[in-house]
Amino acid sequence: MPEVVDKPLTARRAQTQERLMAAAVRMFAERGIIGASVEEICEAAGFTRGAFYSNFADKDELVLALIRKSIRTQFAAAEQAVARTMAAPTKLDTADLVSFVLAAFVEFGTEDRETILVERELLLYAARQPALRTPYLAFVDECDRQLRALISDALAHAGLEFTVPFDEGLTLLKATWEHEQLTTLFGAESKWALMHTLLMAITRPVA
Amino acid sequence: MPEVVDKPLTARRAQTQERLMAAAVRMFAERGIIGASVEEICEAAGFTRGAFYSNFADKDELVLALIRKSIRTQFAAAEQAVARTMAAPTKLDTADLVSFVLAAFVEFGTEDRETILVERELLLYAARQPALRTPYLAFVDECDRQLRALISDALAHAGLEFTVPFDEGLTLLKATWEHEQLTTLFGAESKWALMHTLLMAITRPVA
DNA sequence: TGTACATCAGTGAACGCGCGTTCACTGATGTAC
DNA sequence: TGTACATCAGTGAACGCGCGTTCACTGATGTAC
Repeated sequence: MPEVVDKPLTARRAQTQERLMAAAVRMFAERGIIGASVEEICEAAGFTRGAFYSNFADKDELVLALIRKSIRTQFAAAEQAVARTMAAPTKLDTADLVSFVLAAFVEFGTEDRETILVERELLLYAARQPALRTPYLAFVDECDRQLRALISDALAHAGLEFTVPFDEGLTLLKATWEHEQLTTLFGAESKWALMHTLLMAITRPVA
Repeated sequence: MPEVVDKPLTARRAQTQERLMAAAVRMFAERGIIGASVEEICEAAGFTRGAFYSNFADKDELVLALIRKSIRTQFAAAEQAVARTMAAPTKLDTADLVSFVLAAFVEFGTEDRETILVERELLLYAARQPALRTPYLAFVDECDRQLRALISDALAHAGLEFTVPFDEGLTLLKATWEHEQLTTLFGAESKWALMHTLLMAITRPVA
């Protein structure tokens, strides 16, 4: 995976890369990372293939750039979610408090079909491409760190605590959330009942 | 997706199809469903491409055959798991009972990297190919039905019950299991702590 | 501010390769007498 | 049981298409005086 290193990143090139990446996300969701051809991506972005190879050494480098961009995007989204959550008022009934924590979660994750598909594609792609494992795991770590901070804050703000070790509770929530996301891909709805049940089962008011 | 209907299924043809499907699973795990070429699959199975097109109209039909075969395989595996679970003795300590239920779960699911990858590939592929959605969902339904029976039996046998609605408890277990499977793809271990924590949190001895 | 030149960024034609698909063929398997 | 023939199943060459990648080019952007 050789890199395009020598060319300086002008504003124009940055914009071209942004458009190519945005088009790539669309095509990856539609056809898969392996299935989306460089030509399709370029056409969707309004460029010819030469523009692609002037900006990325190959498809893997574009995927890598996407992962790195996701880290930044996720970081920004999480900061907003934390801020909004901490600014919101809390109520007193336990079930409502649970809903409050869930609301924090919604802020964080996405329900958008395209994003869900691409995140799953990235996972499988990274599991197979050794060169992408490390950056992908860095992305996941960053998400986990942000989620940890968010849920920690939300629980504290709501006056709740886990009845299980914090990190395990966190992972259980995340696993349930991921499962619901996949369900969404096949048209199912009602995302919150299950998360609500789980949270009710593993939280209690702080003594 | 035209089908190869007119040719009768002799024993020889059935064997050829089996070998092609087995090779396809290997290649799908290695390169993805879209990324694995018909030529690679045939070579891995020890045939030329003509043999492939004599048995399947195209790659989609092979995927469909794989899904249908999975349903049968899963059904057989589940029956065995139920039988073994019901034949096993139970102990008295609650934590041990929980372990017993988990053991039933291990019988059911797989930890094999290749299978995990292919199942994930199938999910994404089916989410995009309308023609494969229905058979894929039938496969998932069958798995769910089997799992439901297994956990129901195991809980009863251990003298435990969920503190949450049964189907929700089941889905929480499944979601956690799936999450652990994905973790496995990146080299993580210790699959059981999380499942154990969850089960402890949502079960109690039958009154 | 205007001109002349240099560099840059994307164009689009060209190349070769590998893939999906077809099909005339041949050796293997099955059947009739 | 042996022979003659028919059908079957997989072979492998051939075709055309689309893709990844390269590269000489051109219009756009930037710079020096």
